[in-house]
Amino acid sequence: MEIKNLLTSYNLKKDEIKAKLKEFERVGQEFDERIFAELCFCICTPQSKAEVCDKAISALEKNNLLFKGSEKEIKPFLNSVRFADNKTKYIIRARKFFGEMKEKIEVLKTTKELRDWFVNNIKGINYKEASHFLRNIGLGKNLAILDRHILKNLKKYGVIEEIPKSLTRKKYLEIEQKMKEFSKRINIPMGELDLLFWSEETGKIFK
DNA sequence: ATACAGAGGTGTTCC
DNA sequence: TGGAACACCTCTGTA
Repeated sequence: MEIKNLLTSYNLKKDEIKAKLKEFERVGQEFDERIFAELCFCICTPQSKAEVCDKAISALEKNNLLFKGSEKEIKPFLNSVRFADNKTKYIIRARKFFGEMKEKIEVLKTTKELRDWFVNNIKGINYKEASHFLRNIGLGKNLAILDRHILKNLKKYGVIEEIPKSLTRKKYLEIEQKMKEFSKRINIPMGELDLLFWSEETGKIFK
C-alpha cells in the first residue's frame, strides 16, 4: 500500500523533521523582531515561492525595515513575491497589532483561539497562514497547514475525497480534523506529517 | 520564441 | 449570513 511508502519515507526523514520542529520552537523564544519576521514571511507566501519569500524577509530584517520601512522602501524587496503591493501594505498594517498579538499569545489558552484572533485581525492571514505562522513559532503542534501540497496528499491517501475549490472556516476545520485522525492512525504527529507531506511534494524540508 | 501552469491564498463584493 | 465570483498581478520551469 501507499501508506507503507509514506512510513518508509517518514523513517528516512524523521530526524531532519524533528530537528526542524525544534528550530521552530526556538524561534518562539526569540526576540520580537524574529517573531514578527515570521509573521511577515507567512503574509508573503500565498501563491509565491516559500524560499523567495524567506530571502526577501531576511533581507528586510537585515536592513532593519520590517518595523520601520515605508511602503516605498519595503516593496522593492518583494519584487519577486506575488501581489507585492498588497503584501507590503499588510506588513505595514500588521505592525500596529504586534503588541496586541504578543499579548494574545500569552493570554489565549488554545492555539485555535489564537488562530481565530489572527484570522480576524491580521490582513493577509487566513486559516492556512495563521496555522503556518503559529507552527513556525512553535505553537502549531495540533494545527494543519492546508495548502495545495497537503491537500493533494490528503486526497492521495484517501483522507479526503476531493480537493475543495475554496476553504471556508467550516471546511478547513473539518479537513483539519480528518488529518488529525489520520495522523493518529499512522502514528505520525501533525506537525511532522505536514513537513513530511510538503517535502514529498517539493523535495525539501523547509518552513 | 511563445504559451502556460504552478508557486505553501486572501480580501472584497455581492446575493 | 455563508459562500460563490472576482481581483490581486510576478517570476520560473517546461513544452
